[in-house]
Amino acid sequence: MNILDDLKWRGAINQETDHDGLYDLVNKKSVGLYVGIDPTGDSMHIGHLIPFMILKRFQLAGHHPVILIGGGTGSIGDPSGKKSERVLQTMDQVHHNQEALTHQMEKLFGQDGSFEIVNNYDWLSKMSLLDFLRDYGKLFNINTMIRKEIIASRLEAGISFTEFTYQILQGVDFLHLFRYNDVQVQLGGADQWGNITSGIDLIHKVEGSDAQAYGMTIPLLLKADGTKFGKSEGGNVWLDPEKTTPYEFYQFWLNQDDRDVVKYLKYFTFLDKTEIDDLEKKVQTHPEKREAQRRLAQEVTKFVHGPKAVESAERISKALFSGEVADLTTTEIEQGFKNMPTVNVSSEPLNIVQWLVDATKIESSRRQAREDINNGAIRINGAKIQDTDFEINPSDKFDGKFVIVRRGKKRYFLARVK
RNA sequence: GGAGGGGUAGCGAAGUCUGGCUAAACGCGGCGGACUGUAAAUCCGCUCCUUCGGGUUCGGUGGUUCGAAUCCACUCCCCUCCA
Repeated sequence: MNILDDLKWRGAINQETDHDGLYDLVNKKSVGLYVGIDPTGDSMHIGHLIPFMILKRFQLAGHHPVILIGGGTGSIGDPSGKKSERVLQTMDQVHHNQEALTHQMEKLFGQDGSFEIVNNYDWLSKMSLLDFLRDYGKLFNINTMIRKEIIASRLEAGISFTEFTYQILQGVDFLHLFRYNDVQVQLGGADQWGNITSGIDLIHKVEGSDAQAYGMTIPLLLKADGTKFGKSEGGNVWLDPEKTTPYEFYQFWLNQDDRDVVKYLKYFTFLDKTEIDDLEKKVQTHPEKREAQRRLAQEVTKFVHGPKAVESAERISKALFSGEVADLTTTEIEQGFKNMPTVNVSSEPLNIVQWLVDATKIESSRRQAREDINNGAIRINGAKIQDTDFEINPSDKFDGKFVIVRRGKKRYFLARVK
């Protein structure tokens, strides 16, 4: 299937500047395409991932991706999607962030040299103010700029000249990549439409109206309940395994709503139509098996963190949800419990009630601790404890490092033995 | 400064006139359990502490009384209206 037909089937096309022109171009040759990301943080989250997944599809279809890290634009701030002025980051922050993002991109796009990573700081920082005004400012019409949705929506509340200028810088980027990196297409989220067209207009003015430059945006992704995609209970879902562990990442995908899962399979996996259609049928006939969610979790986790992470995430999931945690390795415990409540305890054996209340503060009172124990709601290292006289020995499992406490069906606590 | 209303458990809210039967109704939230698809809904139990003898609570302090969330005095805070 043609890459654009495939994207259309996936529901991944929002707007294109010239559908037929783009179609011809992509069919004719290997095309250079770019997506930009500003280093506003030191990790992508899954919302950022969307346009890069599309870029990756082009890469797999034999085209040439260029990833632009906005070291220059990131020091200015894109007004897109913001209700108010951004706080400027220090150049140190920008520098740190761009290195971290570069590293993440290399993991996603491979090391085989079939793609490039560029940084717009390299050309934007060299430009003088007078060059900027004479070479580019002259080509941008204020009236056109103000009419762009992003700007128009900010006029009421106010916008600085700095952010207002952002679209020119992004236009300059596209022109630069068009000239020196053989890039003809820019991809981005729906909010990037205005910035993308700025670049195309600039290219047409400078390189002639027959210059072959195109833009395409990807629809804003919403959940079936109308809320924003990409947040979990703990906030953003990050690609950085330090911020969101592969286990948590896997769980995020596994827990998607039946109504959303097919859409996500189309967006976030490289499974083909046959496989996805098959999974869609399974959602309808056997939703309780959640095969689609499981496949989604496996595929996306594999893409971002690798096949070993999937295996490990599944082992942790199985252990945590069955309650049979005794066989987990200490590294898996570290990962699975990263964001669960953790306390430090001594290795001294102690009565279970005292331990739960005094040593770990897991229970708020002795009365409550006894009630939970009598109800069979307390498990220590996977074993149900129903005797309030039980003596716990914190160092008798997991190399003497951890005690896993489970209260009720799914609340876990981790005690680190000191 | 004057007139009124109010401060009760995590939150909301009864109880105050007619003192004891009130560790304090009820709702929400929270926590357990059943059911289930690691979903939604529903149902059941628990929800001040305790060495289970009892102990400490109703803005604060002091009083009346055998006994006070409930009556009295003073005091702090909040709201409404008047100036």
